[in-house]
Amino acid sequence: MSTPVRTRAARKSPAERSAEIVEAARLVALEHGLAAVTLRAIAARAGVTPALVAHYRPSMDVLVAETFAAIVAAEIDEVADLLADRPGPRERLGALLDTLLDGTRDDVTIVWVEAWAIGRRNEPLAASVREQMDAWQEVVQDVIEDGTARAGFRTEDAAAAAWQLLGMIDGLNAQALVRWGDQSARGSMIHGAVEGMLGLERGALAARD
Amino acid sequence: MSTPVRTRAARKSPAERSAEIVEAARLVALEHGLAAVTLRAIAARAGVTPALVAHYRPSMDVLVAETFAAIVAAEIDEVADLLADRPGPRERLGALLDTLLDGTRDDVTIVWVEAWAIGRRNEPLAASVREQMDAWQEVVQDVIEDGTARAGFRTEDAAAAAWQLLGMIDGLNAQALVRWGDQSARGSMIHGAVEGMLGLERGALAARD
DNA sequence: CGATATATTGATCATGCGATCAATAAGGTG
DNA sequence: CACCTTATTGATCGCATGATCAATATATCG
Repeated sequence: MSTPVRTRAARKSPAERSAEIVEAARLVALEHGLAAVTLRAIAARAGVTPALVAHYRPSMDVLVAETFAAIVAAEIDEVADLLADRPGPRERLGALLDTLLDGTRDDVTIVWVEAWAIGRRNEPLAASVREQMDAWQEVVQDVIEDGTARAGFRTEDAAAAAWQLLGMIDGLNAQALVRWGDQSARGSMIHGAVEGMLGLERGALAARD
Repeated sequence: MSTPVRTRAARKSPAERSAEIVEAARLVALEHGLAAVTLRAIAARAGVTPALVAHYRPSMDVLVAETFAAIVAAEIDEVADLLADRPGPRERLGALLDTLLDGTRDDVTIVWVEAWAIGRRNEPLAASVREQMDAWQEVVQDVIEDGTARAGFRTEDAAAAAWQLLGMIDGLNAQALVRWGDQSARGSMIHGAVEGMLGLERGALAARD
């Protein structure tokens, strides 16, 4: 019962098998973290031998980097879509904060934290991390620039403000990952902080929908 | 030249040798990160065989956890001492932010980030991380409570505010670790953010010494 | 100065990792 | 239906990790 029989995997087209491996890697990363994305774990998940995984993805470092990129890119797209619905910059910024700090994406947060750590010994992953950080920063910077133009945000450096904001969010999420107990308050004071950072009056970012 | 001759280590008292091993672990962690704290790396650093390290510290997980705790506890003491010199809560809080975000402690930041990641698979380390987070939180909360009593800080939950503040700092530092280029702006806007969070007027936390 | 307690070591084990490659078997094609 | 391309596998390598233990060498004490 504990050891499922190993039956030979059905022969599939390279494109299909390759996609299955990518998907298996994604699921392993979300369920057990980026450190668990190993040749053998992916193979087990995909119902295939480690040798086949190695055949399709000759470098594990690269596969880990791609897996990280896929997970984060999907998150960015998802949040960007959500923001598009909001009427103005204040609502978008408020929604961005509330969404990223609502505690429903801890699996992605784990991936981020592990990427920072593992990236120190996996150069392709480090490059992916930089890319995805830039992508996130662009999304946030756009909101802030829109806000300075149309909604009274005050900052002399929208790019720096975007970095600060992302740093705060990442830190709060990473912290909540480890902290037991009252997780509820994860983002309870971030609105005030960001309002202060961008020269907005208190409550300017409160949800209005 | 590349392989230093292995001469037998001089016989020392258990207390002394044990202390040397602890110190070797600390240095390895600061120089190469917590992931590099291995039996063999510590042994090489201490000029001793891996078996001896294992003899004195039967569990590597525990040694890694202790190493993390020692490094962070030293940092907390150091910063707490520095804060004690400041005249009031505003100066203390400003100094806290400036000190922790001045970019001179990246070695410790690496240890933090790796501890978050490795702690997911090393329970003693996870416990150490929680302890040290609590210790940091206590330091920050004390400053904030002092500020609400004497310096016009406004918050209904000093404990939550302390957590938020630490999360922000950790996130900004972790981010700076990975980001290339303009590291200078790491904490450029944190004063405004914290002022907003604590209901202070702009510039309240500026350095005055 | 010799005996003894014990600090230190070398050898070795089990495990998990990425990677390689000849051998095998399955599916599409003629 | 038989062939042949190639997807898949099993076996194995080299390396790194933590851990164990009998053997060895040394400092100290009587």
